[in-house]
Amino acid sequence: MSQKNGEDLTRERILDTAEVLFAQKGYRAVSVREITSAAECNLAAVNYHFGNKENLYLEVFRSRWVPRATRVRESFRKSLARQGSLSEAKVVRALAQAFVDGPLSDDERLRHSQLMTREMTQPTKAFKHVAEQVIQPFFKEVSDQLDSVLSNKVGEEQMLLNIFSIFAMVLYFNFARVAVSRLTGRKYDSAFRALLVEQITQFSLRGLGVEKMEEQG
Amino acid sequence: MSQKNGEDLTRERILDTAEVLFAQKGYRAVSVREITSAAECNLAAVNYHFGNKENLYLEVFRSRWVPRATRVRESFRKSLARQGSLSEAKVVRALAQAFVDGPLSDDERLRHSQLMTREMTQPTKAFKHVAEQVIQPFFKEVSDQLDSVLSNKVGEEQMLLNIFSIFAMVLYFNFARVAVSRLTGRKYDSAFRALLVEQITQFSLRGLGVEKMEEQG
DNA sequence: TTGACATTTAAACGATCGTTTGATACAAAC
DNA sequence: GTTTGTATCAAACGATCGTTTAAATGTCAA
Repeated sequence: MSQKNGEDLTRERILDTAEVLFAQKGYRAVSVREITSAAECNLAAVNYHFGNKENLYLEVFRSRWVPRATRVRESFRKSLARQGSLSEAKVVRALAQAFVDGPLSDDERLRHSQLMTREMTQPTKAFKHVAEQVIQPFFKEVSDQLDSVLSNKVGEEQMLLNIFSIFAMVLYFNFARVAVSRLTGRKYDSAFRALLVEQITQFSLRGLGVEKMEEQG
Repeated sequence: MSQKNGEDLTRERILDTAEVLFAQKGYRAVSVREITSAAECNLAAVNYHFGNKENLYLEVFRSRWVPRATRVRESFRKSLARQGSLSEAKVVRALAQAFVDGPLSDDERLRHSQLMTREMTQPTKAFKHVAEQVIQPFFKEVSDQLDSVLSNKVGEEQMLLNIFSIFAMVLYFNFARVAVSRLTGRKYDSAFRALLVEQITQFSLRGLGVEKMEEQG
């Protein structure tokens, strides 16, 4: 039997520790021995459960990264659903909040954007999966939401570039924590995260050409 | 003698090829054998000229990355000096242009932002040097330039967050080429780069709260 | 209790890693 | 011509890498 009480503990422990280590150090810098040692299991467990190291990496994206991205996306959706009538400000703030101050813990958020940044700078086999299953649909959703509330309509390409611009900030303020903390002299506590959400929201709203601001949601 | 005709060819070849490979694959994913093989020299040359692999990596930043960052910075400066009277639009466009369409070749630009992104996500010993010698002074310069022309004054922290926001786009549109190309369906040719400069400039100017736009410089 | 199957284990495999060695080639200094 | 010091070379070092093996252990059905 693959699992009796509904969970394969060793397999799950390997996935958890592997994700942390891959996010921190990158694929090549993490050895199978380091993973199995941290996961407190035998060296051969990785090859037994996942075939090889590369498959483990891909499985981390399938069973950890993608579900987490889905949580962020649903946080964004519910944030919008909570509002009665939508506006540019509400959509943008919901977006910034979902990524910078959303459902993820601080560690999760860091891991998440580290893995994503890694795949963006040097895509592996995981990228195609992530792009098609997560990024592209999400961008489409944000694009549609913004398009439905935006006062000054823009073309499809312009809309995409605008979303890129917003997304660039969201990603940057997550993965470049070290640099941001160093240069601002501020820790990444909840107060600073709230400030970053405000920064992304206001900067993006003006960037989108929204004239009148609304009060914070 | 360390060099007779004014240049140590092997040493320079190693630095060039090492930078390309480190940028493409990351530190751990590149072996000393791969470097020396591509640089067409003996395996022991790395240890002879740089002591060890880590020192070679640091020397790449000192003798390749930092000078290139300086070229970008001076491109920004000269672009400003070329203008008679400065304005928000001119400063922001000069900034975007220097990084996205500036003095670097396409390959150089990619390498440059790949190495930088790598150091930002997982800083090595090179980061301290880069932060103090390059990033911090440059941010200070941009901050001062913007402050001197900005119509609506803001506090120091707000200014820093704004520069982060602009810089996030600049960095993103460079390192996330693959994703951007894939989702927009456009190649990174000079026409698209010009469009990106325009996007960063306009989005940032509105983001900074500059009301009146000026025509392109 | 027995047989079948899933999982874990210790040990080893060959390959590759960064680094070191000692010999050799070559130039300028004496 | 001899010495001195730089640079390159093939070869090897021990360590670590991902992966495989075969035996041992655990678990449930028959």
